[in-house]
This record gives sequence, C-alpha cells and structure tokens, in this order.
Amino acid sequence: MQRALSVSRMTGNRSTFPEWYQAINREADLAEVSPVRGMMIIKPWGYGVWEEMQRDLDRRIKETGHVNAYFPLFIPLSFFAKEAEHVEGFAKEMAVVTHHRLKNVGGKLEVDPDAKLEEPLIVRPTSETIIGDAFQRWIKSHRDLPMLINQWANVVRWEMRTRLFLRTSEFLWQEGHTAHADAADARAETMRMLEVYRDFSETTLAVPVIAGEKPENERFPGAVSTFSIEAMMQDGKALQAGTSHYLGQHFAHAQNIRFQSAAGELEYCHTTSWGVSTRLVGGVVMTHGDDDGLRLPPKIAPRQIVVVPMLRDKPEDAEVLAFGEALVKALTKGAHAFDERVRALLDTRGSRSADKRWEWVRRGAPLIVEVGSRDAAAGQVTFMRRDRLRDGDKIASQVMPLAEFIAKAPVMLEEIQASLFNDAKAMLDGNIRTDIASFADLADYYGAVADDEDDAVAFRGWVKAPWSRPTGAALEAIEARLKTLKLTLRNIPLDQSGAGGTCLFTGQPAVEEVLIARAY
RNA sequence: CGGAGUGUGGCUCAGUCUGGUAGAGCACCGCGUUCGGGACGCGGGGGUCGCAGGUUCGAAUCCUGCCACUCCGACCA
Repeated sequence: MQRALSVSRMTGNRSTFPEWYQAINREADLAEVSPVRGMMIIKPWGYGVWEEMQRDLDRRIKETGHVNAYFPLFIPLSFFAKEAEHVEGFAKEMAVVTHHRLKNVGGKLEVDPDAKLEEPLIVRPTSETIIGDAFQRWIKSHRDLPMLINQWANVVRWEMRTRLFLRTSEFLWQEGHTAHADAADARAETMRMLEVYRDFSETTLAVPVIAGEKPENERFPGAVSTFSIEAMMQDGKALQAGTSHYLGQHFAHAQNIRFQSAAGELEYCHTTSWGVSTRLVGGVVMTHGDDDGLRLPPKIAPRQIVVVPMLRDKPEDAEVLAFGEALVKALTKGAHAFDERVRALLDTRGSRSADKRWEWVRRGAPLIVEVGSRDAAAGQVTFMRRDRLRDGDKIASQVMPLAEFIAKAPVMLEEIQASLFNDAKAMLDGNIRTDIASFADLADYYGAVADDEDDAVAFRGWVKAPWSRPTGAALEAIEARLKTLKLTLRNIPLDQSGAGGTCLFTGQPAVEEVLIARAY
C-alpha cells in the first residue's frame, strides 16, 4: 500500500497550498506552533536543517572578511528614536519590557508597579541601533574601517499573523552590520553580500533566486537602497529570501558614527546591514517538498544517507547490523569534494523497518539505504534517491554492490543537489512572463477580473515588465493598483538582459524591467 | 484591528440541527504472526467534549458571556 500525504500538493488550488505546507512541517517533523502566541517550536530535525544552513553560511560570511560578535537582546527605547524612518517602520510590532519584578498579591503573581523601568526596553526587532551604538564608540580612525560584524541571534517582531518559519513573532537569523569610510565601499559591501546570499541560496539550498533592487516604497526603514533575492514557491508566489541594505549615512548621523580621515577631517561613516533568517527553512519546504513529504538538498540535510537495517528478530540480524555499521563507517570516513563531510546514520531504533523507511522519506533524507540479510550475504545495498522516489506509482529503488555504492554515494548526493536545483530552476524560468503589454493584460493573466470566491487564477508565476522607474506619488498609485490584484513589486533584477519597450504603467519609455508577483 | 470559521484522547475528525452512559481512523502499550514497497489478528491505556455561568430530571448538544486558534484582509525577514 502506498500512501501520499493526506493533503496533496495542489499547485492549481490556492486554498490547499498552506495546508500542504503545514502537513509537510508536521510529517517531516520540522516544527510546530507553540502554545505561546505567534511563536514556533523548532524540532530537532528542523533545527538540524537550520544548523547546516548556519554552518555553510557562516563559513561564507567569514570568508568575506566578517567576524562574529553578540549584542544585547534588549535595546533602550531612545536608541530607536534617533532614526525617524527606522522607528516608524518598526513601531507597530515591538515587544516592550517595562518592568523588572513581579509581586505576590493574594496568591496571584502580578507585575509590581514599583518595579517600573525608567526607560522601556525593546526586545530587538533588528540590531542596527544597538550595534550602531557600539560602532560609535569603537570607530575613531579611518584605520578602524571597514568594520565588518556579523551576529547570529533571535529577534522579535510582534506580527499579526504568523506562519511556521515564514513569519513568526520570534525568529532566528544572521544579521551583518558594517561601517565604511565612503559610499563606494559600503555599496560594494551591500552587493558583495547580496551575491553571497544568491550563491548560498542556489548552490547550498538549491533554491534559484532573482537578485535585484527593491523599489523605493519597499525599502528597509532607514535605508538608502535595499536589495533582495526572490525565490518562486511551487504555487508561483514569491518569497523574499534575503535582503542587503545600503544605509547611507542615515544611521551614522543619527548615532554619531564618525571617524577621522587620513586628511584629518571628522567624517560620518556609511553603513550597511544584511540578513537571512529561519524563513529559508520554509522556503526550502515550499520549493522542494512533494506529496511524500520533504526533499532536502544534501548540503543542508542533517543526515544525507540513512541506512535502514531490515531486522526480523532472527540470529542473522547481528550480521545485518554489522554490515550496516561497516557501511556507515565507510561512508563517513574522510571528506569529499561535494561537502565537508558525509552525514550518514544507521537507524537502529526498534520500530518496523518499513515505518522507518517512510519516516526518512517524509523527513527528506536524500539517500535511503536498505540493508537486509540478502544484501549482507551478497555484499550489496538497495537504495532510493529521494529526489526521484517514484517511477510512476512504483518506488524507484536500485541495487548496487557495496564498494560501488560507497564510491558513488558522494557523487549521487551531488546529483541530487543538482536535480533539485534544476527542477526548481525550470519552475522559475518557465513561469516568468515577459509578454505583458498593459495593466489590463496583467489583470487578465492573474485572473483577478473574476471577483467570485474561487478567484480562479489563470497564471501562477511572475511577470517581468518594462518599467520607467516612476517615483513618489506615481509609484504609490501603481502599487495601489497592483494591490487590487494582490500583486506586489518584488524587485528590479540586477540582470537586465531584456530591458526596452514601453513602461506597463506610465506609458513612458522603459529604462529597465521590474518583477511583479504575489508574495508570501 | 476588521471579515469568516473552528474548538471533542497525541493527530485528523464524526457526533450538535432533533438533549438520554464519549465515538472512529491513525498514533501509543502488550502478546502473537509478520517484515525486501507505508502489515495483520487479539487484547489494552488515554478525553471533567476550550473556559465560566444558565435552562433542564438529564447538556459535547440549547441559551449568555469570555478565551484560544485557523483562514481571508491590513503589516512584515
């Protein structure tokens, strides 16, 4: 008997995609909603995925010259007030600490009114201000620049609506904060980290993205320029997978981050910030999941190869186990070119072999190997590739001599990594339209002319449209029109190969192309 | 904070209209047979039916109030 996920992926039916997403989070044992409002419990397997991401990205961040540090969780309210746009942008979603003590009132614990803090503390929603405060003290001379700091931390944004990994009130992330002597250097840093994210997303997560600049209305609060990488989920919606901001001298002025130049002048620094979060885990689920559960790119799989011994409570079980142990030992010995180490596991838990096999399928282990007494006797293994689990209705399992499997396993992991990326890349490339002539076309393609409940959407993908880069009120009007179609401007791709023609909105000559999509 | 919906074992839900001893499937525990394509048989544990009132001989079911969660909006990594 074969059983697919109770909720199957329905790329043609919007209402079931969130259910499908939640089902995978549950079936793959990644995370669950916490009883604490808007928060998430990341379970060991889900956290393991995040740890692999961290390991890879942390290496990249260090290779580009940054160092890790840690700053306080609580930020004095006054720090935010210094940068007007920044406080405006985050004011509506801040968790605020106002007291430091409880007292017992008739057996009930209450906040002690006498323990009110002189100045409220904000649970960090992002750390520009508290790190800027440190920069202001640390940076004296041009010799101190550039200052390249990264922090792995948790942040809190009091979101109205939450969804596992994609939007939770607390999330884990990495935030880089840098200070530079001039705009050119800071801008170069912004682009360097955007490229780090693009490459990390594509080569490590196997999630193809489009890197570009956000329109001015979508900028990070307080930024001069904001860049993003955008990934396409299986329902055709866009997920902002990472951001990199050039902050100009806004924060430097607000926080007095100055240095003495070689010429002896006092000058304000140019700063940047950039980050990616546990949202990426959700992005991987929505990019690579299928009806059997999660499919993990080998580079971020906590276990890349899982060996399931076929045990039968018989004397020959000992041989099977020994065979499996030898296999895992051989696989994990030494490094290989594809990844720093092979992460293999012999699953010796007591449950039935068939149940264990399917548990690893749901969790997304890239290679699942079965070893039984027949294999042990013949010196061979039976295995399944998670990227192509089924051949029609059949499970596509293969048999291979042990030595050959040990030699080929890293190569197959590489193939799986590549095939997941290629499938997602085909999805992305195949669902971007460039043949849009007018706003009416856009409405047509997205089927939003129909106002009934089904809201049958004709096109699930993105539109790359000619664009004259309007600003101010004109831009706001365009965004308002798009909003009626539930569409947003995602970014203006860095790669502008096809620019030309007439702007879809203003009718003026286009200077570039802009990505338009529904978004998470 | 607006609109809609849902709260019943760990999970997914039926039962509510029409009040009468708390149910199913999966999961879990035990025994046995199994095990190489998501097992089967027998036995078992686990729920004050979201909370608080009310009506009634009797409430998961009817009434009132509250709370929580989910989805759609507004907001966002």
